Amino acid sequence: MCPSDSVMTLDSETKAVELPEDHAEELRLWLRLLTCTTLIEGEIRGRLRERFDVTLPRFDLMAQLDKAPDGMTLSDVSKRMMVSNGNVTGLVERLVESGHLDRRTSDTDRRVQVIRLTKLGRAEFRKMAAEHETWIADIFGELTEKEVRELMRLLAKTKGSAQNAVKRRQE
Amino acid sequence: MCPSDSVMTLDSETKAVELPEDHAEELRLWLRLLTCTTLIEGEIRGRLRERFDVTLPRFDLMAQLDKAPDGMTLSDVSKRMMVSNGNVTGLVERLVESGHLDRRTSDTDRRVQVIRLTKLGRAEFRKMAAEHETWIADIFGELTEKEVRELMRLLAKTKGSAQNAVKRRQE
DNA sequence: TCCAGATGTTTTAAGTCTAAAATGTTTAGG
DNA sequence: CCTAAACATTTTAGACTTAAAACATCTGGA
Repeated sequence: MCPSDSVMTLDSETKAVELPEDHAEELRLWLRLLTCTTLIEGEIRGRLRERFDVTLPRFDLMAQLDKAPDGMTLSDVSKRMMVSNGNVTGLVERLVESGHLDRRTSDTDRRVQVIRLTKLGRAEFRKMAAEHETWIADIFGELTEKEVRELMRLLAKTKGSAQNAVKRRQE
Repeated sequence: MCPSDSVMTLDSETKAVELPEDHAEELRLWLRLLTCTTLIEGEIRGRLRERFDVTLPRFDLMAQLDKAPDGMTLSDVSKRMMVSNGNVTGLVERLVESGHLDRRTSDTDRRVQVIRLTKLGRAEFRKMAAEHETWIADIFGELTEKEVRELMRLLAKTKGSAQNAVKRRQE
């Protein structure tokens, strides 16, 4: 409820010592969140490899581009995927090499590279995405509709809370 | 509610065609889960590097060992961290090199390597862990106690659902 | 005892990822 | 126009990661 109420707070006049507060619950929550994601990610990674011989990062990149018919800049992709710029460079290189992506320098800004799916890339992605969606449905299959909605709400709030924490650290 | 109700099901006598069911909600849920984890992981990684010049995988490995005073085998660590065996080998190598870990071959089974924290490793980990806990509290700070509990419950159910999906695929 | 499978670890090859420095390009202010 | 700052991308060095193969050891029957 009160984000600024940290253990490190030293603003009290009466107490300058740090109070050893208990945040074990939040820690457990974080570990559980991480476990869920790792578990699901591993399962999806394995199925993508087995079924389509494609890696998860490649699939994720193609998923971003599928939503952008006019293409995206490398920076856009980097921000959306929440990975470093240098990472995208290499990923794109390999996907251009395999014929799934088309890369060109922007007409209006020679710094900018615009990438988009080729016909082949789009066709292959669509096939993978259809199956991928059924995997996800399978993985989350034991949750009721109501639970899915509630989880969505709580994760949205978690995301907001985390984003604010990031902003606070960046002053 | 019904895990076996997949798009790929072909057991109906009257319809052999695949029904294009809508699993967009589950897909959005998965993406949100992934976003939350990536966001928080990145923040923790950055703070660990800035504050202690340590990587997240190293911290995670030390966290496992801190809970096992008598040490763990590499396999145990690998299972707990949900990473490949080969990955652990390299991580341990570097942490032994830096004096944080002690590695010895088991007396009873010469295949087995038992690792544990050194005095230095334990001392450094404890310092990091204390601060780490406050970061987590900060990041999840906008959630109420009730929301934390509810999220714990829903993620536990999600984990179970995902584990069952994994088992089903492995026959 | 012997040995076929199981188990624990390491190695290998390739890919992913990051932070930081380097490079090239644009833009604004003077 | 010039140039400093901002911006987009690539490069670099190193760490992490995986799957699969290789290696080492153990175990439980025949």
